[in-house]
Amino acid sequence: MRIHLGADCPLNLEATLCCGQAFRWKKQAEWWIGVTEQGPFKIRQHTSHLESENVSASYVKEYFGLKDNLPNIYARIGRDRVVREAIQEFSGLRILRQDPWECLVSYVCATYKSIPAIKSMIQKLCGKFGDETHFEGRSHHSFPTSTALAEATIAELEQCGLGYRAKYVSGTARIVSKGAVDLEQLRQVSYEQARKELLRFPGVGYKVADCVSLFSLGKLEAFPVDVWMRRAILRHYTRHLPRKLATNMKSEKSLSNAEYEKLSQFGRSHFGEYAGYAQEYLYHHERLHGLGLTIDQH
DNA sequence: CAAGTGCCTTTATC
DNA sequence: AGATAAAGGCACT
Repeated sequence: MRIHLGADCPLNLEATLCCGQAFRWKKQAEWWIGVTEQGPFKIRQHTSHLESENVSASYVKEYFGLKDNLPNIYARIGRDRVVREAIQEFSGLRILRQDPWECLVSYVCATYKSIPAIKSMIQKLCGKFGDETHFEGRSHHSFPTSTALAEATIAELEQCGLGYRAKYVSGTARIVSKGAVDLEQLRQVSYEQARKELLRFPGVGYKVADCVSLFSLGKLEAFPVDVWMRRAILRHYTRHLPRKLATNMKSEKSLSNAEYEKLSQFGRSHFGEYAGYAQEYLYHHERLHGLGLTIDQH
């Protein structure tokens, strides 16, 4: 399957898959191999087109956010020198449209964990509770269903390295498997409404709700603030913040909900309806140039 | 190589 | 409301 990428439709597949929105992609030679709700497939990028196998073109366009008009988005978020520099560095990076259920569980697991550790947890969860499929002679696992995780014991979940997150994943799985919340339906409602619904799940606070809103529900105004974004804001945007908030951020304490909301709202008001894109570019920019310099080696 | 630090935070408890 | 502590364990230095 070939998909043409014109000059008006840039894509950086490597950047999009490699650092931190989705945790299950692996590179083998030039191919990226992944398993989504569509099953296992592989994809690679040539200069001006995508080549994929075992997946439909329409799904690829949807999953990789190819319908997002990046040139327009860049024009809208390119409000200052810092974002414009980040856009230059990671040009073609796109926000994925992941399966909301997988995204929700992944980010519940992700709280207070490093990216390599998150990948390890998710891999174990899939190996233990996902369905086995075969693709090109290799074994793969689907992401576990909500029922599979609802039926798992806390001890089994802990064995996947979830620690105290095991009970949150279990609780969240029970709510979804009961049908009490329809995650797909959240794609149809506003960002505020979706976030409010997500906050009802155990283990989901503002940060996780924003990540799920952005990386799976297509709420492009969501502006998740993690430790890296906090550092990026502190480094480049303190003059846009109230004096008191800026001072508080310099301490190493974690953000209160009120502080989180102020930073996230700053993002939305400064960058507008595509603030989530600005967030992703700034996040990667900060990881690359920040002092903490720990780049993920998958 | 051991020990220390940090991690795409949330919840419980004051 | 707002501050504070506690919560796996893994990956990296």
